[in-house]
Amino acid sequence: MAESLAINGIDDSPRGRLLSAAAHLFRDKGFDRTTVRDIAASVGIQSGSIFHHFKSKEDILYAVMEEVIQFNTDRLRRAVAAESSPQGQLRALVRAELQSIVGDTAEAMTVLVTEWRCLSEDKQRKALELRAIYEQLWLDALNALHEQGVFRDDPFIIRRLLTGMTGWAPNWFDRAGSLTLDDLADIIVRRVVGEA
Amino acid sequence: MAESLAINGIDDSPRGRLLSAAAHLFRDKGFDRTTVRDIAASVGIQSGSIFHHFKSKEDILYAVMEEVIQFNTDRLRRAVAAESSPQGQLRALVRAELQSIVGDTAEAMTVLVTEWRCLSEDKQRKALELRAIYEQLWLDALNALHEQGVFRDDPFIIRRLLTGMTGWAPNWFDRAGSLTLDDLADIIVRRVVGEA
DNA sequence: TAAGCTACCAAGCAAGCGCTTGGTTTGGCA
DNA sequence: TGCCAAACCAAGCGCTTGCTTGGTAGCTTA
Repeated sequence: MAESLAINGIDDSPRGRLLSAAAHLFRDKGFDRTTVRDIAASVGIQSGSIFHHFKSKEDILYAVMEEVIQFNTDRLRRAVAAESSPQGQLRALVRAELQSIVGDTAEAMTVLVTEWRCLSEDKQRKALELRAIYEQLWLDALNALHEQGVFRDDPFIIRRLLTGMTGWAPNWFDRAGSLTLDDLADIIVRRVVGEA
Repeated sequence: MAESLAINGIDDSPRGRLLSAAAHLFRDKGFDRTTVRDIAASVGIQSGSIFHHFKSKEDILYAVMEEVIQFNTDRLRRAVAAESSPQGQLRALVRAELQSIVGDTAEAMTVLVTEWRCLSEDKQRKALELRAIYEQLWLDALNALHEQGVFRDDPFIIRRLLTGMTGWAPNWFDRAGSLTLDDLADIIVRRVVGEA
C-alpha cells in the first residue's frame, strides 16, 4: 500500500513496514493524533507488539526522520555530483528536493517538516546534525552562484526562501495535474537566477 | 505578557485574554500538546471555567484563527488601497504579510499555518472561506503585474511560492537581527520582479 | 434589597492514551 | 527431533485528557 519510504531493504522487514505505516499516518493525522493502536492496526498486529520493535512511540518518529534525511542527503549528493556548472547544480538540487518532498519520500519528508517539535530536544539535536550536512550541500552551490554574480542577495537567506517554496509545495502541488515537477523546478530556479 | 493578537477591544475581556494565552501556547507546544489546564493556568483560572467562554477546546482554536484572518485581511486591504501601481502594491502586500507572520500577530498566524488540520472539516471550510478573500487580494495584484509582463510564470503558482517564502520565515527570521522586515520584503519582492 | 447575570471554583467522570507484562506461536538450524 | 530467538497476542495498569456538574462570589439594575 503505502511505500512512502522506498528505501531498499527495509520495507519487507516488520520494522520497515511499521515505519512506512507510521509515516503515512503521521502525515495524515499528525504525530499526536496518531495512536500506537492506529499504527499497529494498519500493519495488522496488536498495539503492544509495536514495543518489541521500538522502545517508544517517539522513537518511531525519529526513525522515520533519520531514514528520510539519510536517504535524501544521498540523493542530493548524487545530484550535485552529476552536474559541473553551479547553474546545473542548482537546478539539480531543486529537482532533487522537490522529488523528496512531493515525490517518492513525500510522506516522510512532510512529517519531518511538520512534526519536528514532537521530537525531544535530544533527538532534535541529533536530527539537526544530520540535516546540517544536507544544508551544506545547498549552501556550497548557492555560494558559488553568488560569487559568480548570478544573484545579489545573501545565499543563506536565499536558501531559507527556497526551503519555504519547496516545503510548502505538498500543500498545493498536484502530481496528477498538468504542471510537472520539472516545470515547477524551473519556475523555482528562476526565482534565484532571474527570468533571463 | 503575550499580546499576540493585538486586536483592540478584545484583549481586556476574559475571552480576549484566553485567546491570547491560547495562541501563545498553541504556537509554543502545538494544539494537541496544549491542555485546557495549561490555558487556564496561564490566565489564572480553573480548567473547567474555560467552558463558560468556549464550548470546546477546538472552538478556542477556531476563534484564534478567525480573529487573525479577519485582522490581517483588513491590513492587506489597507496595504493595497494605499498604493496605486501594481509594483507598489506587491511590495505593500509582502510587507503586510511579513508583518502578520513575524510581527504583531506572529503567534496566531503561525498557529493558523501549523495547526490547520486540528480543525474539524466544518470549521476548516468556514476558515477557508475567510482565507479566500485574503488570497484574492494577492491574486488581483499578481495578475496585474503578470499582464504588464513583469514576470512570465503563472500568478497562481507565484502566489504559492510567496506563501511558502513568508510562511517559513517564523522558523528562521530574527526580529532582533540586523536584517529588517523591510529588507526581507525587498528580497522577496525581487524573487518576483527580478533583480533589476 | 432583591433579582439576575457574568465569571468563576471544586470535584470528578468517562474515555483514551502510551506502555508493560507474561505467555504463545512460528520458522530456521543443529 | 529438539531448541532458540524473533515476532506476536491478550489483558490491563496507571495516568492524562476534554469536558460536566452543582454551586458561589460579586457586580449591576430596578
